[in-house]
Amino acid sequence: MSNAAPGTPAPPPSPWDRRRRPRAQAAPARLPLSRERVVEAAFTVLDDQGLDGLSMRRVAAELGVTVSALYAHVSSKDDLLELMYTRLFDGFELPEPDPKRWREQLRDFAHAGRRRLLSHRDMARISMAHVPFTAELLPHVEGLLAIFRAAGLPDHIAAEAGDLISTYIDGFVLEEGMWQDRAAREDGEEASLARPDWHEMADRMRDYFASLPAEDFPNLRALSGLMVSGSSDTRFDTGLEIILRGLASYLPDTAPGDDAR
Amino acid sequence: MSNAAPGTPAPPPSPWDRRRRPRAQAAPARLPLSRERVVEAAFTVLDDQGLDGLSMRRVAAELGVTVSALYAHVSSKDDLLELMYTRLFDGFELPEPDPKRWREQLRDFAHAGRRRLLSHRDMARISMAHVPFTAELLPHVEGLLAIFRAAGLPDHIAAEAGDLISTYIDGFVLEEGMWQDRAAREDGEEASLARPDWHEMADRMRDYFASLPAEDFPNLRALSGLMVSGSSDTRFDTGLEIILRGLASYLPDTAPGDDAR
DNA sequence: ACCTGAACACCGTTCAAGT
DNA sequence: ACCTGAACACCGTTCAAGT
Repeated sequence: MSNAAPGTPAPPPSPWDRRRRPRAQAAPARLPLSRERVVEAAFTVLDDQGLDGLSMRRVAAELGVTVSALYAHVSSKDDLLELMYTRLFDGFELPEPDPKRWREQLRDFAHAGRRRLLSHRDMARISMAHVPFTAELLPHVEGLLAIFRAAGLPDHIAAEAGDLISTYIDGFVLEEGMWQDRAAREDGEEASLARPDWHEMADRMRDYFASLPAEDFPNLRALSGLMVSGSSDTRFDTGLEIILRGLASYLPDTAPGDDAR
Repeated sequence: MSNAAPGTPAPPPSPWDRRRRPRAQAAPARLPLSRERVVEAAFTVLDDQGLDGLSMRRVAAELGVTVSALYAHVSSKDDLLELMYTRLFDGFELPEPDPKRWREQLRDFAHAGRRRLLSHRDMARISMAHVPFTAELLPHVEGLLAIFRAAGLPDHIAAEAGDLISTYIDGFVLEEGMWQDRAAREDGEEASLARPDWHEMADRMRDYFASLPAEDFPNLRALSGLMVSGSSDTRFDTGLEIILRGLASYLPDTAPGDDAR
């Protein structure tokens, strides 16, 4: 379907497809393959085609090389995906715990995490598929635990909180992506060289809820505006705040004026 | 690999493989295909082989039928997966909202949801891949919203809370499954006809954490016992309670003695 | 009406062979 | 040392043909 004749560029199918780089002249110096270059090419394919379109053969094509050549540098497709996952969080640093600012530090963490996940298409799906205890990611877990414990949370809460927040971030971004995909799919390939158009979709969704029978879905109808409109940034913050308040409730001093937001 | 000669049954590879029913005599009355029977067979294959092993061809084989025959009853593999997803929650009812018992009602909801997800292998992965606004699932969303609003939560919180809890449930069960898979994979196919052995894995995990350098991972080491041991039931409840307390913090009356648990 | 057989356009992975 | 070519054992989906 996307296998048009060479030299027939298709319109960009996704917001990640920032000007499809020309296939042929992509490898100018014929520099040798490497783990790093394979991962790089995989990200390019991911952004172009999405996770379902990410195949070893396409990565090889992106590099102007045979499929089997890849297996000298990555041991399997799963290995490649794990490489991408850990590379996504390269240089992701957690701050020294500051007990007075633990909420703010967690908000920063969540925002930075979401930003990274949003930086490549379907990245949340890849992230969800990996338990975060690979060696490279352990410092992040450690950093989160440090913040929780410095804040004064009981150990059994601290032990659970990292997973809770990380799952929230992954899950939220995953859903964001699903909405975009669904919008893109419904538009067909027709006139939609416009990116998924993040606003028109919210309207369609609201219309959908509004069309439901009032006697069966009174609450869904009443909240349709809130559930779908509002920037997803503020929706993300709302959910995050619920979690942070829940954590705060386990603090010895239930600081009264500390109402957040 | 699992294509042994007919009549050479392999040892059960998963806890779901409760006594692999014999292939040949499976279709006694030669009753005609139907949407329902296709979904049924798909669940069998899922439990045997996991989501990665769930192919249209295997579903067809399970039914003693050609692949192409399936397409008269389901329009695609995605269609089949969505059918499985909605069927999983068949008969899932939400109670009439009782403002005094909203926490308990949500705990029941979460437990019932987790139980359903655990009833078939990799079901959380399938659930995660579906945004819960398919027509069949809308009553659940409505029922959740009803509970939140009856409890007195502000609308913008109620609108977010359903997603938050559902994502938590999916994410938690997803991770449970990943630990089991990892344990099963590390055991190789060797002597492990014993099911993943949910306890030995916790030990291995704790050993892993304990082996980390103490100066770099003091908190991870200190909490290793809590992060991995303890039944996953109580870990599930802990995370859930954090969310419920967060929600409760938005109630007008911050009921003082209402400390839950 | 319901299913089969064969084909098409893909997959991930392996491995002997080339340079 | 690094890559190619060909093969193997799979995929999802379509469609003419059989009964």
